[in-house]
Amino acid sequence: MANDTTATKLNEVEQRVITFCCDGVRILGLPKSFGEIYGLLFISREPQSLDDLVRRLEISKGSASQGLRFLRDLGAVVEVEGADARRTYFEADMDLKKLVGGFIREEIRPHLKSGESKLDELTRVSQLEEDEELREFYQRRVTRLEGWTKQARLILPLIQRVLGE
Amino acid sequence: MANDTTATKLNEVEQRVITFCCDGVRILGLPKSFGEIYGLLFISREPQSLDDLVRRLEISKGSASQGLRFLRDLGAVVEVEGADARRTYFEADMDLKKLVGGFIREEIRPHLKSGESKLDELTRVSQLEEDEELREFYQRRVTRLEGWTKQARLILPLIQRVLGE
DNA sequence: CCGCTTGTTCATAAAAAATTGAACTCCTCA
DNA sequence: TGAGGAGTTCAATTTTTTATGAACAAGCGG
Repeated sequence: MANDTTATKLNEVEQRVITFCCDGVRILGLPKSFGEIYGLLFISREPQSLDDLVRRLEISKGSASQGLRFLRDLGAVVEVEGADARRTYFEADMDLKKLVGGFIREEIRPHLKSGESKLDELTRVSQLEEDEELREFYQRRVTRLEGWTKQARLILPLIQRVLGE
Repeated sequence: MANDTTATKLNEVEQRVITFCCDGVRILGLPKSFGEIYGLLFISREPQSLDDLVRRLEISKGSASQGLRFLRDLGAVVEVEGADARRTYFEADMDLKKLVGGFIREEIRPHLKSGESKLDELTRVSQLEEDEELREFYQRRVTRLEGWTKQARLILPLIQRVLGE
C-alpha cells in the first residue's frame, strides 16, 4: 500500500543513529527535529520523501518541511529522484567538510560579521570617554576584543581545511 | 555608602561590551546572563563582587552565583582580593586560549566522550542485523560516524594550538 | 479548468531553558 | 555562641525556543 499512514517502527540501529545525530546537532544548538531528519536520511539506503519522514519519525509536516529546508541550505541533504516522480526525495550528504562548511557559512559567519560592525561602533563610542585613563583602558579592552574576533576569523578556514584532509 | 542598593547605571561602553559578550556566548549556546557577567567583568577596571554584579546588571543573586561558578570553572573568571575582605571579588581572564580551552574541556569533550561510547554500542547493535547487505550498509555508515568523531577529536587541540599562537 | 496531491507558512500550543527568590548553609566577628 | 552577612541551592515562574497543524499556494493530470 503506497499511502500507508501507519508509522513503520524504526529499528534499533535507526533509533540509535538518530539519537546520535540529535546529540550532534544539539552541540551546535540546533533543534532535535533537525537531527532526527538528518539521522534517518543518513541511515536509510533509499532516499526518503517529506511524507516518509513525517510518518517514520512521527513529526509534523511543518517540522519536516522546515528541517529539510535548513539542511538543504546547509548542504547536509540533497534532493534526488525517487520512486514517485511527484514527490521530492532526499538523501544525506556524507561529506563532513561540506556539512561543517555549510554550518560555518550559514550560522557562524553572519554572527561574526554583525559582531565586527558592533565593534566598530564600540571603538567610536569608547573614544568619547572624557577621562583619559578610562578612555585608554576602554581602548585596550576593545583592541582585545578585536584581536579575538580576528582569531575567530582565522580559525574557521583552518577547520575547513583540516576536514578536507 | 557601601551598601548602596541603587543600580549604578551602566555607561554606553559598558552596555555595548556586555551586549557584545552576550552575542558571543549565544553562539556557544550559553545563557545571556553568563555573557552579561563576563562582559561587565571584562570592561571593569576594579574587581567586582557578586553583589556588585547583582546591583549593576540587575540580575538575581541566583543567576550571578551560577554564572560566576560556570565562568570560574571554565577559567574565564578568577577570584581576586578586593576592597572588602569579607567578599569574594572577580576579574575577567583575558586569555582567549584559556577561555576556549575551558569551554572545550567543560562543554565539548564530555559530549564527544559520551558520543564515543554510544558509537561502541551502535557498532555492536549493527552487527546483529541479519540481512547481510543491510548489515554491511549499516557498518559502513557507523564507520563514517566514527571517522567524524575522530576528526572532531583532532580539531580541538588544533584550535587550542592556534589560539596559543 | 477542476480536483487532487505535495509542500510551505505562520499563528498558536507545547516543551525546554533561563531566571528568580526564598530558604538554607557556612563563615566570621563580637 | 549567636547575630548577621555572603554565597549556594533548587522549586517555581518567566522567557525563549521548538513543534504543531490548519490554511494556503503551487503543480500536475485528466
